[in-house]
Amino acid sequence: MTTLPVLQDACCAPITEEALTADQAAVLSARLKALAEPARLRLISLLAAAPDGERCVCDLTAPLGLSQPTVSHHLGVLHKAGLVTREKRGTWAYYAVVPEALASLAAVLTPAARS
Amino acid sequence: MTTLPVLQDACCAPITEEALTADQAAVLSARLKALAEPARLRLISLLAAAPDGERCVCDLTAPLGLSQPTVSHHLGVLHKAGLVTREKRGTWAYYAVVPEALASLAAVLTPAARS
DNA sequence: GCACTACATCGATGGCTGTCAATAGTGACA
DNA sequence: TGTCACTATTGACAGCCATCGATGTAGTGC
Repeated sequence: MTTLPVLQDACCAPITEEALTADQAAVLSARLKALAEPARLRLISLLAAAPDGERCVCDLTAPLGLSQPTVSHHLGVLHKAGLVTREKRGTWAYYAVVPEALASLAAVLTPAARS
Repeated sequence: MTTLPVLQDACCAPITEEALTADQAAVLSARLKALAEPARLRLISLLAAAPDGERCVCDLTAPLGLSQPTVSHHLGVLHKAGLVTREKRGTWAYYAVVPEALASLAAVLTPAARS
């Protein structure tokens, strides 16, 4: 299983610029789906709010009130979408957000500057 | 059935600012889910790319290759999420994007300005 | 080696959702 | 009034997915 089924860089011009092709829509949709879950949104915000910008899985299960397998699953989805990075240090796995990935998504959603 | 189950304005600070509550995450998730579908992304871009910024349902089924009920369903989802407006003129229903809604989503995703 | 901890994976399950055919509602027009 | 065109709703079905318990894997320390 590869770790980057979804490309990191922008897939297309801002969504309001010109009509999306089916392929572009599929790529964008895959990234947004990775984000469009309450648990994953909270995970992202928890990671970003951490002092060092990273956290291990064991620190994330309690605030979410979800089981460890479920949290691990959500982090895997975010990782495959390129929204977070994973670094194993000893027994722990530390996750951190990829700000550029979020910025890229935001850029696609930003409407073209109109009066 | 109300037309605005999802509020129009921003639900929270940028996602990377501070940890989301469960409620905030649910609201944000609902809006992102409305967007995270290839068909709906293409609908949004088709609407935005229209000369007048609006289009009737009959003009949208062909480019998407979906049946009329399905397109109507997707437009309904976007409408309930506050991402598009609907205006019935005679027999036709004209849909248009709400730029502010997209901008609000983009703002939440935009990482806090960091060096 | 053995026990313990942290994390990932597997299998199952219940709920959600995208899709269509069929149907209903509504405005236009003769 | 009757007919036609456009749109929304309903019902049904298939596929996806969030969740959990159980299990596997790997690192740590005794």
